[in-house]
Amino acid sequence: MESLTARQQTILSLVIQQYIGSAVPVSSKSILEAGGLIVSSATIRNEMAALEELGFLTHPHTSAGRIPTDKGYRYFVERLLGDVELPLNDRNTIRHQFHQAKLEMAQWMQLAAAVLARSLRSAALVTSPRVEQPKLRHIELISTQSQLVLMIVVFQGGSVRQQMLTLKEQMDQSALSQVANRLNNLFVAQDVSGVRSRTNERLINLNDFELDVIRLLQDTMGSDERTPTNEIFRDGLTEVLQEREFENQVEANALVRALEQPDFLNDVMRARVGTVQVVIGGEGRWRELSSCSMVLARYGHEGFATGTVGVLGPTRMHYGRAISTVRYVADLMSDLVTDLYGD
Amino acid sequence: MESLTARQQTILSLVIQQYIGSAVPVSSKSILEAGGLIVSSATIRNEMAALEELGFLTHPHTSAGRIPTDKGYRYFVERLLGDVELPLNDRNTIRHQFHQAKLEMAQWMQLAAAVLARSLRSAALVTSPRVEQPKLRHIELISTQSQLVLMIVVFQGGSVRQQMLTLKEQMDQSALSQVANRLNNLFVAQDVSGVRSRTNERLINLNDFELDVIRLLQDTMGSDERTPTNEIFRDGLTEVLQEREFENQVEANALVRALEQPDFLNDVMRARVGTVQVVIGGEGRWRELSSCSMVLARYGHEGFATGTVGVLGPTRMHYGRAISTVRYVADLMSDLVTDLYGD
DNA sequence: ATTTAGCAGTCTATGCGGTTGAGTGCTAAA
DNA sequence: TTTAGCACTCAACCGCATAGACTGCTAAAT
Repeated sequence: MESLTARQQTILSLVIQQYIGSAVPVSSKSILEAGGLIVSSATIRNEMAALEELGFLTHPHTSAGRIPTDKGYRYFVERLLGDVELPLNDRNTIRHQFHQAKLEMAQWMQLAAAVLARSLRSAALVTSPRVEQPKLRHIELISTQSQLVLMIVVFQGGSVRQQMLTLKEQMDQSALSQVANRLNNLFVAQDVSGVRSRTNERLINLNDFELDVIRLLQDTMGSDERTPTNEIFRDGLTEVLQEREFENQVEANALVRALEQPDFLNDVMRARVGTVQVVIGGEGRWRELSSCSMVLARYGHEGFATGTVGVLGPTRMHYGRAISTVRYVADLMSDLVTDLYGD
Repeated sequence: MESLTARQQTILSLVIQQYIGSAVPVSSKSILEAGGLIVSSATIRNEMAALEELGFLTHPHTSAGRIPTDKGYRYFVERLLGDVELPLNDRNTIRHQFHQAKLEMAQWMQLAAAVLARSLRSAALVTSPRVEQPKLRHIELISTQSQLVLMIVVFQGGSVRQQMLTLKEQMDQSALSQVANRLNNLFVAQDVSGVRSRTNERLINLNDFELDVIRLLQDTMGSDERTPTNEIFRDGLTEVLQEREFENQVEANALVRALEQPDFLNDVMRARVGTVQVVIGGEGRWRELSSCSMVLARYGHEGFATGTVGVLGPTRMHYGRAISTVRYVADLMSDLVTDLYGD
């Protein structure tokens, strides 16, 4: 990336800060009045023209003020922002909300989304921690109707999946419990490959129904859809829809659609645990999100169980606050994962 | 409600149908051209004036066509619509989607929401079946970190809750399993009152930690929040935001807010299983939803486990299709509840 | 008593021209 | 290199006129 003079950096910074605050194109005069520079508005105009030439600023029309481009925001975030730490005050507020009660993971995630949404007035997304190699904790078979069995699988860490399967011939609950016991003895603390190898070792001892259950168990443990769709928590759509850029119905729809189908998150997500990723203007690749930015972080433990927290707002976002808040919430969530899943 | 002449009913019907289709105030001329009536536009104008006088139609301004009032819609739904059954074609399409795979309840609900949203181009809401008197199926205690224990509670029917609790003194996993076993023996198949009475009977035999677990168990079984917030499934916000009435940002925000905080559903919901409830224009009581209608049904088994399915759209909604589709999906969901929870 | 043709009246939507004002870009001087 | 000054541009706003879509009413026809 090109290097800018100190004065250009100052001006870019001021333009971005003012634009973030007001959503109105920034004029040379308003930069002048912001203080900080002891030059005339004409000089500032010249510098702005240079910054535009370099691609950091743009113009909605000839006689309007300047607006940052995505490139401008990126330069700002990477070079001018520095390492912002969340003020102690905010840290306390957030930690306080998290320490109010012992909850279920799902509720922790909902809370994280709510905290981010309120705190940053953006849309927040939180995905549940996805365990890389889930290990079986407990399996249970429950007879419901004559021919139907509900299989409940508890993984280490407490995530739970349930599936139905159909019986070929009637079995009563005690028979099912026996099967469940047997499978528990065989497979507890195994991951999917462990289940597979142990099944093969003892193939002869297993009857048809048990094999059915094992197959379903393997599907459940191995499927990419370990995290059901609903395990994405959202909040703050209302807040973010208030923003200027979403008065335009087309933009608003793009945003809503992005939040309804957040599959793209997997494509976007590049952050490792402990880092924060900033995606500006859909990074050119997600056209619908061209006027949005995302601040994302991964939480949990790399190679073991990780999830994503993040916020989605207009490119005109308060990046400093957002980055530090998202990082802080991600750290809190990581601690929770440690608590819940062991270390 | 006042009785209308046959011709007035025809005109009201035509106005509503046209308005539902076009979102444009309906003129006497366009009613004429719709055929069905062999009178002049002047006569239709007279009748429309009468219908306005009676409160079934209104006027955005003097020289505009007519728009149905909430009262008009209500009359239409209750008196003119008749009992619409969903065409076999649609029934098959929907059933087909539901029979594609055996899924988890959460995914069934998500699917129901998706089906409703697509089929009716409205926002769909589905709440999970809430069990009236949940009975314990299985309890499990898992040691995670030194002082933290994860309690997993499985209810009959397979719904699962998990909570963390803190140990006062160290316990290893085998000790926890023993406690869990003991509690299972005591409480399996009991509801909350059963747990309470059995606890009192044997109070002397239980140690402090066991009492802590029991207390948490009772909270979990008894709390009104049996259904965590996330157990509400939504879909189709995108679709419904396309509608004319939500071009207005204020209306759109009201809608989004209603969907983000669907607590009001409990106040609104009056339907018994097997019936369909139509709420028009927020029924005067939910001001934010004044330009929305809801079509709601309860599914499951009354007095045992019930949930809600429904759609939210503009008052200008295709009520016939909506009512029959919602009813059909509710019936399918009821069957699923029967399968999952036994009869 | 109803129905209808005809017409005046009403109100929105659209388009046009003029004005205002904020803001730029350029030039020439400091 | 900076700056004062000025011409130029363009969105936003306003007022006005016009077109056209409807209604409501009246008086005649059925």
